[in-house]
Amino acid sequence: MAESSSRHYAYSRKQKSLGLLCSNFLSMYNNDATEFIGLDEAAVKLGVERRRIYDIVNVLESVGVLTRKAKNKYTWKGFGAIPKALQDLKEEGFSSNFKKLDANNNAKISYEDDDEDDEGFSNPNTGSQTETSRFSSVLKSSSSKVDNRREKSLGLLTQNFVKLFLCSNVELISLDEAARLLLGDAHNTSVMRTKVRRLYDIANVLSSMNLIEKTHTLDTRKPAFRWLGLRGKSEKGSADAFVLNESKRRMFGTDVTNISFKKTKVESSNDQNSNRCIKPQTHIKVELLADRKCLEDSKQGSKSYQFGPFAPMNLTKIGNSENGAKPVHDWETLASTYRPQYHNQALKDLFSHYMEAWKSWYSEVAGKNPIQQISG
DNA sequence: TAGTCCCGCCAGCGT
DNA sequence: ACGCTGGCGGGACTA
Repeated sequence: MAESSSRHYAYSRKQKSLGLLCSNFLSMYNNDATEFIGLDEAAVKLGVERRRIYDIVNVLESVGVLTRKAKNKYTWKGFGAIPKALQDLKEEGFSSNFKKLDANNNAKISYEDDDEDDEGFSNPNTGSQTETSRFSSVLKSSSSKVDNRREKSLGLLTQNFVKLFLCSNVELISLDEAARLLLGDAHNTSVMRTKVRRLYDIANVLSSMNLIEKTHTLDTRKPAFRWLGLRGKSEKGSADAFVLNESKRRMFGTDVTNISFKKTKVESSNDQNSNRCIKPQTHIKVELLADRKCLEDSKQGSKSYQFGPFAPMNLTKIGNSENGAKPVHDWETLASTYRPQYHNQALKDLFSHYMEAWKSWYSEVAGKNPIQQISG
């Protein structure tokens, strides 16, 4: 990292990567003392051009970590602002019918009111209610020059990329898939290439925040990204996410859907957390709840993030901890929120698997019928 | 005019 | 080789 010696090393791309730069940026500012961030100052401290700081800051801003206050000046919000920003993005995505991600078949995103498989693609950019975002107000039918430029901004692209995960439950997505989705019909190779190029930048920043992780698709081994969301945001980094994935794999094997599960290697010695032997079902639960939960707790910071009753063992539970295995009380919401989002059979199947697994586990452990219990 | 950042060339890197 | 990544900086655009 900080190679303090002035010795002249061979040029290394890795040492100058945006992801690394972002990590450094975050470790520099992610503390309680930070209130404002000056771009120039950041650039100097990190030893890079200001242009590169823009790249980072635009992505961070789009997920709420900071806000532009004045030129050259940003207000630090911290990771605690992420849940709210994601919540807004998710709502925004749903309310504007940002939907229909079908990573198996020909994926498309549509804003139409009807829910058929038309290829009609309108602008992926949506209005935002978020105050945290400067990327708001690019309306569907925007055509002004300003909007045109904003439409292509890194921040907006980031938000739309994130929505791909938040609004669809697709677990893995490659960048060119994402680009295709975000571009709709309008992809000639050049536009695609440019879009993918931007997505690389975004993915690097989001990765260094542990919001996503790079992995590969099972079938093609094509590079792809997985949404970790706030699961990866515990103090222990992404170990929790690993546990979740591993649990799912053990539970369902790798064939449940061809777009989901990574063959997780059982872990390296320095990751004892993820080696813990935990009832897999426990984590299935977390998986299902995590997104909803973290979004519901919009005001919570990452540190005070509340998992549901089935929090991973290596997470300290905050709040309502009285009796561990309380049933999820929002079953109906959960079901109705998730179910309609599945636009292909694989995802529907996956949903059923989850539900069945959970129900049987629950009735085994608690001796109750979860459905009755919950809706009662 | 300074600040911002889109764009895409082209080279490092992994296979 | 070759395709995937992504550093880099020109220049367009904005405030």
